[in-house]
Amino acid sequence: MSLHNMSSKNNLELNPRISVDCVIFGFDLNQLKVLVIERSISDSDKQILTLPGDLIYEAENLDIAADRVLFELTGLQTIFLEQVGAFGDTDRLNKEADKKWLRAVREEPEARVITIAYFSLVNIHEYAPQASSFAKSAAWIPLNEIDELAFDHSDILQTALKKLKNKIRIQPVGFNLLPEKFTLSQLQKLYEAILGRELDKRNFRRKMLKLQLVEMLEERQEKVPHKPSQYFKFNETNYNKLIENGFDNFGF
Amino acid sequence: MSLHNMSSKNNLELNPRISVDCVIFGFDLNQLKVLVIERSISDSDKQILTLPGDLIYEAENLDIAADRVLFELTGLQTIFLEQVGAFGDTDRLNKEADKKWLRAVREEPEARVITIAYFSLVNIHEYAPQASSFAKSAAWIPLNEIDELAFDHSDILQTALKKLKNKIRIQPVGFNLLPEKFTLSQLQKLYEAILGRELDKRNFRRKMLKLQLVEMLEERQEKVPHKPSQYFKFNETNYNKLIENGFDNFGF
DNA sequence: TTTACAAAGTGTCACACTTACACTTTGCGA
DNA sequence: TCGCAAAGTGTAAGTGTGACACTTTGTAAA
Repeated sequence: MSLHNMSSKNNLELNPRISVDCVIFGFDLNQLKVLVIERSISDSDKQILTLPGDLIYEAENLDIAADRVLFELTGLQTIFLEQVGAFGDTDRLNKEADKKWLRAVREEPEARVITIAYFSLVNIHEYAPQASSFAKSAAWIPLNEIDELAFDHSDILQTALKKLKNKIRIQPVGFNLLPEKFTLSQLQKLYEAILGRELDKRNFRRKMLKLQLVEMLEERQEKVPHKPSQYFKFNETNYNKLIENGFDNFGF
Repeated sequence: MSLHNMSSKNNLELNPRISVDCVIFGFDLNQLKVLVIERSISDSDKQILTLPGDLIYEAENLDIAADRVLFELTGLQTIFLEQVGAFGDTDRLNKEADKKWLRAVREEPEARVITIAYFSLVNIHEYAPQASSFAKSAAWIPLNEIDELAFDHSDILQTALKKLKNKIRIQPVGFNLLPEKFTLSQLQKLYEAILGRELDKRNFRRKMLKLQLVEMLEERQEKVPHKPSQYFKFNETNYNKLIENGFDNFGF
């Protein structure tokens, strides 16, 4: 917390031309969700959904700015955060509804702003809504229910999703999206949600166990109206090793 | 050509805070090279090597700006060009030698500039040096001979290289780096240069042929003091198909 | 207490791809 | 014609993938 306050207090000057936007993925054990902000210009207008983001400070590194946005919104820190890329088309803020909103909140509403997008994976149950200005109106929306976002944010979301899909084929994913103990079915559902297709249960288990990515715990589910499943946790050592090396041999 | 002139003529105002930098890879049938600019402040100072780059114009999209830099430098157009990401650390222009150079050429030498990096793959033999201001001092330097670049350009280069290494495992690469007809040994050398390790000749051939990425031509080498090799060309249809779909099954 | 339910958990076989490995062929030039 | 230097070629073992169906187990309802 202090880290974030400091980095903004040290130089209060905003850079009106550069922003960061964050695609924050969460998983509620059933579906993949994205944290979006609902912004209304006035009561009569319909709401605009945007990705959380902010202008950066003049003295602030890009990564730190993204950290700050994530923290102000979720209370989460030192979380996985990876750059998606820069989005800077000259017409990216030119939709009429978007301009209206910008005129209401920005000092230089007509300025060309280039945004650096980041994506992050958070455990939806550790998410603690913050009292920051935009956090009030934050909402987790299932990925497939998001049909329109302001500005070029749909484009950013799609690009981030593509990146996540690629990532999951090369590196383990899940540490940040699942609770500490979870069942293999839950892990499988996460993979299915990200990849957008069903996987074979037996093959999935075989692969996860062979990689030694997960470890079986003593504990098992209780009070479920069917055979209770074992809980697993990630094997942190192997997980990090696989993050380093990736787990595909890639044909060469 | 006209495209590029137009996009800059339409709005001559520079954005002094945003630049693009390009990592331009070329392959001379033996090693991977990068096109760098040699900039000297004065005769007495030692040269600084930088990646080619420029401030963007206020009315110019990022991709177009990168195209422009590439074109002004190499005369090449509609070439593979992919964003690497944004680099914007606050201290990225703070090395003393770099500041000296910036004071000599920039209107706002102290400004914080965020750069968007791109990388591109060009056929080194189609490269036609241009008469543009910085093209005079451009040079192809073998990747492993580059030890220091100005600003954060070493960082950018390493990131671009990592991206290229990942790319080559998922998509075919070479169309832009090799002449129209080439031998399989040359293609293999390219892969080895990018991956930074040796590959088995038989396995490499088998894979390339099975993917139907290349087609054998009638023609073969002449006047080489050893068994002449067949020439091959890329099968454009399959090449593009593989660009679309990638060629790894990734375990799921 | 028995039964129905719902999800967990488990094994095998065919196939494809990867890896490791060494000798023969060919054309040129000395 | 002999030597050289790089091209070109096949196989066998091992490993991962993909497809596929039945049994187990605890709870809850009858």
